[in-house]
Amino acid sequence: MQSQDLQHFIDHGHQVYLPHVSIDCAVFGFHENELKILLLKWKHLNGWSLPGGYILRTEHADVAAHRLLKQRTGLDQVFLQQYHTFSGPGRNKIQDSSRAIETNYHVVIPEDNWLKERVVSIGYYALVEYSKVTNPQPDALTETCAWCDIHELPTLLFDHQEMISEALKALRAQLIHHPVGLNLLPKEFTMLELQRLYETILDTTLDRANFRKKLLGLKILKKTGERPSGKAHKTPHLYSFDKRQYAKALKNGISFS
Amino acid sequence: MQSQDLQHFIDHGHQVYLPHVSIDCAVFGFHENELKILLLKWKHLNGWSLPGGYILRTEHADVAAHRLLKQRTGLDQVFLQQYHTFSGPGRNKIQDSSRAIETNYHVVIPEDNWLKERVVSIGYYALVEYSKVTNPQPDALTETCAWCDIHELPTLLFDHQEMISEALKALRAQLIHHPVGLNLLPKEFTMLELQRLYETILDTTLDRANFRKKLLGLKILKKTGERPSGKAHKTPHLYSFDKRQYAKALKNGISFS
DNA sequence: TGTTATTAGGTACAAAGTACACATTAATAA
DNA sequence: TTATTAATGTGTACTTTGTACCTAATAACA
Repeated sequence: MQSQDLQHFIDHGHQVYLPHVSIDCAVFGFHENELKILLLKWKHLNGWSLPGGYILRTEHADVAAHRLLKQRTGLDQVFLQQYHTFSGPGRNKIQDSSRAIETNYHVVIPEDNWLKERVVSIGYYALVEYSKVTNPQPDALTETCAWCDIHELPTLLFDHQEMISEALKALRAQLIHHPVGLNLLPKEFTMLELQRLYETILDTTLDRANFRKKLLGLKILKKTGERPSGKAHKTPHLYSFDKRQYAKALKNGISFS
Repeated sequence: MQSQDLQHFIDHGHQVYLPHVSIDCAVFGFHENELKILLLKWKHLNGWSLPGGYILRTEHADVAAHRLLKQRTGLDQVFLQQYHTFSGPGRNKIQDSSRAIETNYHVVIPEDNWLKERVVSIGYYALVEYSKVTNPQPDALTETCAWCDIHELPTLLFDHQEMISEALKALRAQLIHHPVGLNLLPKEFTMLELQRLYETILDTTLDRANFRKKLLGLKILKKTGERPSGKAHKTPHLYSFDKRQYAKALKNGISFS
């Protein structure tokens, strides 16, 4: 962001964006049998945060979330779910982020500026295919946008630790009624990869044979015919989601364990 | 509300309340085997709405919801759950309600007033004991506050029809992990009353014998010893929730059906 | 070519869910 | 007082689902 753009954002942003309301997104990916989350490292603040931003005055929050995600990941059609709105009066994002702006851009934000007022933040979580997000982009106030292992989170700013915990809870609850593999895995995958995804999200271990039976019983998977080579001793089958059956099953209601 | 108070609210409300954010509550009760919801009939607007209001600038949204509920129902310790935030840019509550204020109180609200701007609304649902809400109170803009049968809803203003649908969905989902009888029924109740509650919320019929077994299997009910008289042929036992066991079971996770 | 690691599939048992029958009991009627 | 009735309380047989673990098949590897 140019310095003059920033000044305009500070002075007139409240005319374009809805003040007092923001969005934060927990973007999940799955890589090497681990659940990852997309985080931003702030300039001049010692910590990381979830990607987020403001809602345009004429914009639905869902649309804003998609727009923000596109800016970070480049992706368009992302599985996105609102899960909770964080409304603590002590949310100090504003103070801290204002301070970061001032430090970075050598501007002073007036005390009565819209950026210094309290915000309520609508929390979304997103599920994306890890391999499609090769070069996540930081925003004006952050220097790095990167995947972090969910078990090795860095210091988090604001109330974003709680946001991630709640997003994980929501994801786990969702998993029961919604097979999330479609959104987190590449088009083709082995049964074991799908099982590892479930195990990672649910933070447990599952019986291989029974997992297989249950998932195939849902009738939402189909064999691709192809089999990967070079790794396992017996080459596993590759599966993909049968989108028709998947949509049909979702309507009738799916239940996993 | 006095006319001068109102003028103050219009002119200075934005200093006390957080603009652009509101709260709406779907308050559920259970009476005569029917699920009821608390609605407000507006003055000079042809329709009803959910109870709602604004958040104080220093107040958590959950606290605001409790405060607003107390004003309507008189109740203090209400089971309250945030379920969704409604953020459509076309939400016309503000325009309509401003018009209602102007019509009722013969004041004019300036175009740039905070009350005429878009709001994002945090949706809560509440579960209350019907018999404890004997005299629900309308607010300044409404003439009646009353229980309405969930199957016989009147014309609803704004996007409150959608809000109710979503609240019902959330309540149904909640019922699986959270026996809501504690919040919706009086202290003592028969097994059949509890069953009717479940049937009403889930909109289905359940086998009497199996429902009984399942609920008793949860170990969260206890017989009171007393039995009501005068109605049934064989007098049913009265049950109440064993709050200790209830809390314990909640921790370990409850699953219904 | 046999060994081994891994996947594919099967089976036997346990637990939970479902349908329905029967026993019990208090109000009601004869 | 006694039989009837309508509701509640309880049991049982059956079905479905879940769980543990075993065997067969197969591709990589020594």
